[in-house]
Amino acid sequence: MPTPEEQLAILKRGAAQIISEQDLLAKLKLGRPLNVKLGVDPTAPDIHLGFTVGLTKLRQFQDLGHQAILIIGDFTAMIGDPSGRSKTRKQLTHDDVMRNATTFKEQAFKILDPAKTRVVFNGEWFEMMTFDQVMKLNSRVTMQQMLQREDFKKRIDEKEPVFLHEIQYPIMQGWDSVMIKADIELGGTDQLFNCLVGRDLQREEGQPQQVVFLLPLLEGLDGVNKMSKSLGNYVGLAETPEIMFGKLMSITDTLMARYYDLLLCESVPADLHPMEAKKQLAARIVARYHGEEAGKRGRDDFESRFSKKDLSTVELPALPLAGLAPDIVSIVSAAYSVCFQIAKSRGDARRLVEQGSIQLDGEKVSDPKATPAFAAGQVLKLDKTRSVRLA
RNA sequence: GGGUAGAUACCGAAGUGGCCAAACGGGGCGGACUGUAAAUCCGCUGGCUUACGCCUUCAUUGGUUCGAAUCCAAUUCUGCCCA
Repeated sequence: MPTPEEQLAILKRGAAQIISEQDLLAKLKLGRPLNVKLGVDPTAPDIHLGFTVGLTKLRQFQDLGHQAILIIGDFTAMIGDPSGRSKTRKQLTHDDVMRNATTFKEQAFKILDPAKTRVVFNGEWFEMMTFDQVMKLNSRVTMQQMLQREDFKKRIDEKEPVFLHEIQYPIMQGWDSVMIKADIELGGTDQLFNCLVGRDLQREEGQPQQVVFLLPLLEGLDGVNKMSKSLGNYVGLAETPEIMFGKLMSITDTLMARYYDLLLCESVPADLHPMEAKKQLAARIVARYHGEEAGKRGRDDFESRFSKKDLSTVELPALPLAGLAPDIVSIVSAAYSVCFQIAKSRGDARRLVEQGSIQLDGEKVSDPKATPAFAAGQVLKLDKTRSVRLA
């Protein structure tokens, strides 16, 4: 096992903020496995790479011999973390949450070592709490402390409501730390406040205070905003190897360095051409969620599609020609809706044709009036990333 | 409750009777160039149409007018000021 100093050096990589580094080192010097907490709220059934940054760090702790504790916030998810929110979250039912929790666990164990992970649901303790216990807990935090939060302050300034249940959230998250005697809590930078409440409550309970270990929020594919479903700049863990690979290849070199840091905990290999480095990154991430084989497949698919521009061997969605008008605009528009569930107006489709995006078996078709002799087996290229095979 | 300013397409924002499907910027999309990278350049960005053009759209409803995003009235919502 590496020395505490060595461990610190390994762990520090990619961290946004550690409160505090000295405390962390001191804890590492205790020479026992530390309780490392990561709380996740199963609010959505599908998760993306942004969510895996914390898990990756947790895995690192695990590999160094520490105890990973994954808290599934079945109770807290129903409230909804107000962090960084300009609006109240919609409340979920316990059933919704438990359904999501199953997927979460499944995905989490693609990164964590299941044998060395303790999974707990915070409903375990919150469900049992009586009202006077809740009041007691509440009496330890002041309104003023809660209102210091930037997101609440902003909402009050902007005359957006802040509901009382929302200010319970940090208290609950903090209480989780007490219940599991956390030595370290991992979280995104937006979790700072919540994690600090955990320290306060631990002190009140006479426990040693946890180290707060914050990770940056992963930028999305656009390289600017944080990865989020609503911005459409995400890579979903459930996406196919080909899509995942392709999405990862579209990032900039700067962003690639970030992804190496945060998703692989490594530096970009300096001796490789940036494109090769990116292909390796993509293949490894795909492999993590879909297996080694899929990583290779993603790469092969990508290379024949884009490097060799050879679509003949690539698997493509099929577009049945039967019943379609024989002009190119109709076919293109149908291809989008049938094969990709994308609504393209005829105007849009015509624009693509006129602007030279459409290719039939490698030949550009730029006349919207064209009625080529379509035949089954031909490849119709729609845009940079989408093609279909006629059937 | 009183006053006042406003509500325009994905977002920001011009337009204040016809030349408005609506400037400009951002975003998005396509092309060229590439490493499906970045940067750069060009083009597109309500619907239908080969096109002339037609249709729907500037908060909602009704009105004035040959003609309304633009004028009037009512309604809804929002900002600011006063109480």
